Amino acid sequence: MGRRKIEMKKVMDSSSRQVTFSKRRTGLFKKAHEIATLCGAQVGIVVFSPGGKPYSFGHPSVDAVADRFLNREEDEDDNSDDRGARRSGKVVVRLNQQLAEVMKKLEAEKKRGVVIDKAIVKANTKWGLPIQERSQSELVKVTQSLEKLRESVKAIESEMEASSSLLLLANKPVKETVAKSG
Amino acid sequence: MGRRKIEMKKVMDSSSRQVTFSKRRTGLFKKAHEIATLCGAQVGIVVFSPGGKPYSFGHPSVDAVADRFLNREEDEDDNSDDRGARRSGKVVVRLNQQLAEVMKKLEAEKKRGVVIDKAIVKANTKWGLPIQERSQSELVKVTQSLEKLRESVKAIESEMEASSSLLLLANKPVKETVAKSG
DNA sequence: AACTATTTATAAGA
DNA sequence: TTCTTATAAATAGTT
Repeated sequence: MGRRKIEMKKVMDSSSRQVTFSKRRTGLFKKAHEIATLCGAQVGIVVFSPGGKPYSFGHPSVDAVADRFLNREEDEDDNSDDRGARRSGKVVVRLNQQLAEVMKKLEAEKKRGVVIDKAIVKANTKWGLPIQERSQSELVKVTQSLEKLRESVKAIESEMEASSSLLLLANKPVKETVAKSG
Repeated sequence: MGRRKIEMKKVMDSSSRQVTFSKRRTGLFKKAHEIATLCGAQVGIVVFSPGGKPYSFGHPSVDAVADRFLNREEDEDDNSDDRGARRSGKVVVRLNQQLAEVMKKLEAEKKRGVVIDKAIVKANTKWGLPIQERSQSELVKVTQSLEKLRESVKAIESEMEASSSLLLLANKPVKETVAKSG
């Protein structure tokens, strides 16, 4: 759309390619802002310039939109224009489930440890055996570490849920809040 | 751009809002395809219609672009047009590090378990004590579970690195591969 | 979905 | 980069 029609192929001159990129990026983001405003749509755009610099536009934010997209149900009614292999967005949830299983097993192990402890104490009391090990201490450390790990996962998970929640509100008439800097 | 100029505010009639959305989404994706083709730029777009349906455009794919964006260094030279709070994309990497720590502790615990086992065997041999527990078995289960968990994390991590790698190649003259369905 | 009158976006040029 | 302007494109309202 300009002085003359151009071929739709890569602009060879690196300098004018950069100019074209700047102009069109501005236009693309303007269009994105318009569809968001006009239709109350949520939009997330990420563009890497030919030089590798990232630019983004988001309404309400790139992450909010990305999270909603990545965490959506696989069979959800979507109309993706791309067929790139899709990594599941449920990563954190899945990790959390696996972690829960591990902790369950560790709990069982800990209980069993108590039994051993008692047996050891009993042995020590009766025969003064050379078993000074406290089987609990190290296990407790492992358990605590796992609990920390789990907390991390939980925190990330709830963070993701929070941003997803924000998005669900958008279907209600919500004030326009285009997150955009000058 | 049409029969008359329109106000830049939410279209109130739900029906025409849907029409506007469809038209403009087509236009937005076309623009995205053009900047990708013309400038060799990588673009990822996700849009949720007023009805909540997800639409996406990606070059080379939404996930590739999203991964590159989310996993970029925090202090990287970016020109984000949005200021939404940004969740770190290094989630999986961090989880993996924490998991490594846990496994290290568990390894130590396992070794100590061997010592206990020996002591128990010794005790059994000498005095025939009522300690039949094999302290290793359950620990081994826990360790194996953790190893599985770690494999999952590793797999996800390498998957993410793979898509990031793909993107880094883009700075070299790469064949146009617009991931786009009809 | 199509059709146009108009408004916008933008390729060149400065 | 930023501004100007001639044109190509996008699209609002209509059929």
